[in-house]
Amino acid sequence: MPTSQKRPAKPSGIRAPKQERSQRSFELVLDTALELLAEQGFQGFSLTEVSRRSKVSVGAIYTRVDGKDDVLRAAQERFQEQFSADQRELLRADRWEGKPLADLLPALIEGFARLLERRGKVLGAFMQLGAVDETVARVGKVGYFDLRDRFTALVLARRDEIRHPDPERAVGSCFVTVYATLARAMALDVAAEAAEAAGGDGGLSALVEDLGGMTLSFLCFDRSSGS
Amino acid sequence: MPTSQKRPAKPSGIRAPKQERSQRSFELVLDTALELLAEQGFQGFSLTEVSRRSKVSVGAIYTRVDGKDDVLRAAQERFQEQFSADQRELLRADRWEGKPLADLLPALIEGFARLLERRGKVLGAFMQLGAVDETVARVGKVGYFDLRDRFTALVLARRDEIRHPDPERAVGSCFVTVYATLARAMALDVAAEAAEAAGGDGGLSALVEDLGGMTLSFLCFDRSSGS
Amino acid sequence: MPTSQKRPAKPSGIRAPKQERSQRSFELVLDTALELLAEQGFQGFSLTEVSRRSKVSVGAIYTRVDGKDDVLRAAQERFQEQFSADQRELLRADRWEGKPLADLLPALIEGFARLLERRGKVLGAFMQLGAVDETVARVGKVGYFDLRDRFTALVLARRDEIRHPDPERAVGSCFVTVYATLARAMALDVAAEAAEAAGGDGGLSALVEDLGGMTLSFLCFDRSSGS
Amino acid sequence: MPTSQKRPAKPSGIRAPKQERSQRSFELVLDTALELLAEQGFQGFSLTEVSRRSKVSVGAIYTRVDGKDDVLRAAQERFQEQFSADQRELLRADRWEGKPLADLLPALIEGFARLLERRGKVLGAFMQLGAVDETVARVGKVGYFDLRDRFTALVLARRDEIRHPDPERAVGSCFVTVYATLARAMALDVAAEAAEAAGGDGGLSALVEDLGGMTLSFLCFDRSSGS
DNA sequence: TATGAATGAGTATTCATTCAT
DNA sequence: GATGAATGAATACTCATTCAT
Repeated sequence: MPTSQKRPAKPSGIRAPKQERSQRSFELVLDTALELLAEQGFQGFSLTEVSRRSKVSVGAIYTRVDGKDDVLRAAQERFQEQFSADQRELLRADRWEGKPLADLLPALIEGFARLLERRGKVLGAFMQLGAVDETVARVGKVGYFDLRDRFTALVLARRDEIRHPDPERAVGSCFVTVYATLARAMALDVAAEAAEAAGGDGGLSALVEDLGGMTLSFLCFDRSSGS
Repeated sequence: MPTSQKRPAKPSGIRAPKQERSQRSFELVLDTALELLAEQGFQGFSLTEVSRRSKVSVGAIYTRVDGKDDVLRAAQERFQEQFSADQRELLRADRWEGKPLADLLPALIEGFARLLERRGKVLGAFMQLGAVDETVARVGKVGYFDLRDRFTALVLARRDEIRHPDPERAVGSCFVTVYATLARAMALDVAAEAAEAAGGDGGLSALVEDLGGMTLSFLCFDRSSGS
Repeated sequence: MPTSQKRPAKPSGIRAPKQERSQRSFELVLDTALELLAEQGFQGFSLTEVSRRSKVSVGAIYTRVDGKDDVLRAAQERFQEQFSADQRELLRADRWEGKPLADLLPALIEGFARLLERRGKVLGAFMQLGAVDETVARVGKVGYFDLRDRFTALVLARRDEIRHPDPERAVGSCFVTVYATLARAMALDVAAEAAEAAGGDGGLSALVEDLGGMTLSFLCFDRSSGS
Repeated sequence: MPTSQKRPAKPSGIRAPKQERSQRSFELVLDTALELLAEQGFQGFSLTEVSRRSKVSVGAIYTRVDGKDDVLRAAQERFQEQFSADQRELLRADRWEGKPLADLLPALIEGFARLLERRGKVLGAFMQLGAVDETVARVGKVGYFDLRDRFTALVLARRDEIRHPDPERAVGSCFVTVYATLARAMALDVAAEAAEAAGGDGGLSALVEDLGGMTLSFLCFDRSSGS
């Protein structure tokens, strides 16, 4: 089996901002890059195109960054920042104060769905890129773990409602499951998929609902009786 | 809002083999293509490289196929054949004769995990490609729906063990969840992920186990009492 | 000024026929080549295409001929044969027995026009090829001179009607003029040209008529009086 | 009957130069293209070769132009400009003020001969290209009609010397004839042709002279008497 | 510094020619 | 001999990167 030769990690080729205007225009570049990624994936992604859309010259881009891969990495960092902000907002502890698990979990999942709805395409692109680029993979994981930890903390705060013998692990698995399922649903076009499906899976909202049911029953199922 | 311009579907440009040797060498090309895809995703995929690795000349490739995209489609077809064979083997009804849900479900999930372990990287690549290529998307979906239907049939044969009020939908959701979670875990390198993870999620096998638990409890949870 | 590096003349790469069937199939190849040339010019001309259309394998073509250029040369030879036959038919002395110049000349020109109408496209292609290929140029000229000589002989047989002081040269110039004018008109699409022309040149038939008038007046104009 | 599929007309993909140096280097490209065309016709024409000879990189060429066909079109435009300038200079009305037809016509034909001597090869190449490329055909025709109209105007200014009953048409036919004859003579290598010719046609100068005689007699021949 | 034109290596594709069957 | 699949050099075109202005 051939070894996957990932691009080696690179010590942050993104250079300091120095000038005020410069900083702003570079952010514009990154936003354009993300936009392009969302639209076209990696086909169609080129610095020339980013330059054209952002009205920032290639030369200017190269003063901040060491090359195309670096732009992608920088774009990912920016993406993660925005994504993290969304997540922090969603997972703010005070927002869920006093809600029982049976309310919290479905609401969180619903929230994730909305988050991923907006970011799914780009997220999928970076996931794919992460398969080849060490740095992208790491950054992606950091964001992922951070999200997981916040989610876990929030849910484990209702530990008394959980009957699963190993709550930490169980909640972790719930997160993995929910995240993967929603991310996949968003990266693909679930609407279209649902339309084509002969069987009557009610599309996204049904899936969201069932994810709630699944995780809830997993965490609260009374193993002492049954089975 | 910019519309994603997928490559239009193409009526399978793959030409018949005719000669014996020819057939074999083209299969070699496709296998090489799949290998390359697993290693590099799309960034590194080029006919030149496929030609170099497979020791089949570019020209020879072009006698069977209409271009790069077609090679990808043909490779996907080959991939799906192999993948389908694996699936059919795993989901053969007689293999599970008489097993209760509590045995069947974890075993199936374990089986999926093994299947996806081998094919996850390439599967992920094609999923990404499906975002751009109509034909690839369709073929991928056909395979996916086929798998789902077999899984559903097998599980619904234990309908009496299911307490969920809408068994069809519930089983469907279980499939979506299991598949997405495992596929994601495999496309990423879960082993590596587990290693890096600060928290002690026991990695793949724990996840597989929990997926079993989750789906089982979802299907069999007695909603009449509790909640 | 850069020197035109013509392909050097090659000592007739066309190999002997040997077998009966073989001979016939090679003629088919040449006819197909001419057909293709008439349709597409040199863009679109390829041995692969000739092979496909003629149902004669490339390998078989190569047993008769040394390569693509050779096919073109051979095709030209075949073309010239056919063209010559047409010409001989048109210029048969007995056909014009007793006709005065004033009848002969327009009739010949009209005849040329019809000849070139059928062969103009291919003729033009070979003329262009002759600019690069020595052999093609020579063969083309041989046919051209042959035609000129027949024409000249026929017209000079009415020498008593010619008042030009140097009849040989004058008739020669008439031929050059008529041939060039008609060939050009046919290589281009005169019909289309006439349609677009703002001025009212009546198209081909008017031109043919005027060529008659021009040559007649040139040969018969009484230089002793006027001027 | 197979239709000749011309390349469709394209709205002049040639991009503006903007920079001074840029402009010059692109002109160099076009001149190289014309040179190459004169030498090799289309067989030998490739962007790679143009790039090599002109020392301008392929990429640089592509910043000005949309592809190979476009280079050809641009080259033709440049060619027509130069050719038109020559023509205007030759056909300047004031230059021929007061000259009678018997002086004007031979002088113009002589002038055409010199013009075509320099441009014949390339002109022929574009004529051939026009058979395949709509745009090239159109541009070529525009130049041709322009030339014809100037010639016609100049000659018709001596209308009183013309005895032909339909002077417009007659002059038009003279132009067509002269142009076609000279263009063909130049596209072929008349010098070489004359050398090889067994019969003693005195080559180009004799032809030029006779074209003068032919057109003059056609226009001035007194049809009321004779015939 | 910023610009965007220029470079040229890389990629897809075609087609003359060869050669195993 | 005949076949047509395979070869690989040639060609059009793209795009990351450099560099003169």
